[in-house]
Amino acid sequence: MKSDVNKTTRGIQSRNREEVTTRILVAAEKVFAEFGYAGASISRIAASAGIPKSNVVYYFETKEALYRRVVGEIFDIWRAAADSISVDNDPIRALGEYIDTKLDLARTRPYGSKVWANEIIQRAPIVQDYLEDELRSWTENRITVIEAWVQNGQIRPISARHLLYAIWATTQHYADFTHQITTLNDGVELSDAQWEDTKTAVKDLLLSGVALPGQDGVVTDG
Amino acid sequence: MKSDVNKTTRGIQSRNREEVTTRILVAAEKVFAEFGYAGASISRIAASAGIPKSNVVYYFETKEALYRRVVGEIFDIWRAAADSISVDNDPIRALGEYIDTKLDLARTRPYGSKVWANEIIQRAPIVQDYLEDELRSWTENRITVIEAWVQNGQIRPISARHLLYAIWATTQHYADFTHQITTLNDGVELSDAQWEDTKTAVKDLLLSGVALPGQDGVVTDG
DNA sequence: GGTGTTTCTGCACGATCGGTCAGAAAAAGA
DNA sequence: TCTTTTTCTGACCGATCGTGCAGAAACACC
Repeated sequence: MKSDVNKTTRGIQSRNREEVTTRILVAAEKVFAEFGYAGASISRIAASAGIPKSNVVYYFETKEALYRRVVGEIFDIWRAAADSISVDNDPIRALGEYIDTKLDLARTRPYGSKVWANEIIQRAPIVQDYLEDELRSWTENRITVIEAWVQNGQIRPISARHLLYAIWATTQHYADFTHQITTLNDGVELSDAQWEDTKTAVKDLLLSGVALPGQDGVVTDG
Repeated sequence: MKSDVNKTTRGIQSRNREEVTTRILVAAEKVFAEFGYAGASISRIAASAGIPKSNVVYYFETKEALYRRVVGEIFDIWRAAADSISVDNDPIRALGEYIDTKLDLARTRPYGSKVWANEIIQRAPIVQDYLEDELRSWTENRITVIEAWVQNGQIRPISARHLLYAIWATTQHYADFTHQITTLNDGVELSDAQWEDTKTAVKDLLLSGVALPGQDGVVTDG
């Protein structure tokens, strides 16, 4: 109502607001990941964002509200990553794309994955409603698709649910356990080539058991 | 020196000491898993163990020392679980046993797995020396074994390192993400039968791509 | 200019934290 | 029984936590 009286000035004001909130969200994702919910103090998030503590509270009224925003973002991103899992798509290609996308996210958004892992490990004290309202139905839909592929004889009769869990576990492992993987890589972060090797290896390992005997193209890129 | 003057009374005293320390360690493993390192207060651990806070500090001088003991335990248990990975053993059988054992541990010691996950997610601020001193050489040894199997033509030429990571990721997923899995199981914990199904499905998914074409017995029990 | 709104910040609060310490209680040794 | 050692506990300290709040600063609109 009042907000469209003057679009120009409002636009500038909104851009500032959005800019600051984005800075806070980026800082919060990192700090929540590195210190856990309890260990992530508002003052540490504020310091990471380069603003006073009170300003963080001004934009996100409570620590919990800020945390929910952070968790909600990674949840939405992960959901979109599974768009390829659809009955009309070729199973091996679709699952390969899903693994590729998840591994790209493991590299580009590792903090989000870590925040999610922490939240689930602690039994989702804050986002349990996400799990029950959205994750549950979303998961069942994907399982239905995979089971349809099995029914159509397009893939081997594997357990759709455990395949999904295995993909989640393996792809997120490269985000959540980055530090362990780096340590086992002589303390050096994975190179571009090593990330490509990872994609190939994960698809090979997980999809060889899914593809029909004699079927090729498991690890080829689309 | 002085401690073996009287073995009988010393024995009784030691048994009490061991009893209390065990109670503390059990409580600490659970509380560290459920609240993270920062969120796990000494008083909460003490309450869970049913003793005063001061008594926890008496046996484990600092919170960090107690935490190191907890992490060290799960680390040792996991190491022993991989004894089957030896050049002289049949690869598929050995890897299957490893997966079975890891999944049994996921069910019986889920808190230890969660504490480890939390520590790695937060970049091992306290047990980094474990990673560099013990995990690194241990891992390289296991990779050498798997690569020998490949050289001997006993399994397909997969990436030993990524296979190991996939096994870790998948088996530990059933411990660390128990709450998510339970929620997706209509809020009910996995039954005995469902855990058996899990073992079969995980071995099928991960080892089908490892076994030579036409090789059977991937999911059969030893 | 003046006025109202939004943005920002320093300060203060009750609560909880990890850890110290003196001393009680219990057990062991003589 | 008396002494010494070990085990246990409540009270306390300085630091940090999340959050409330009054007011300053910046901005938008007339």
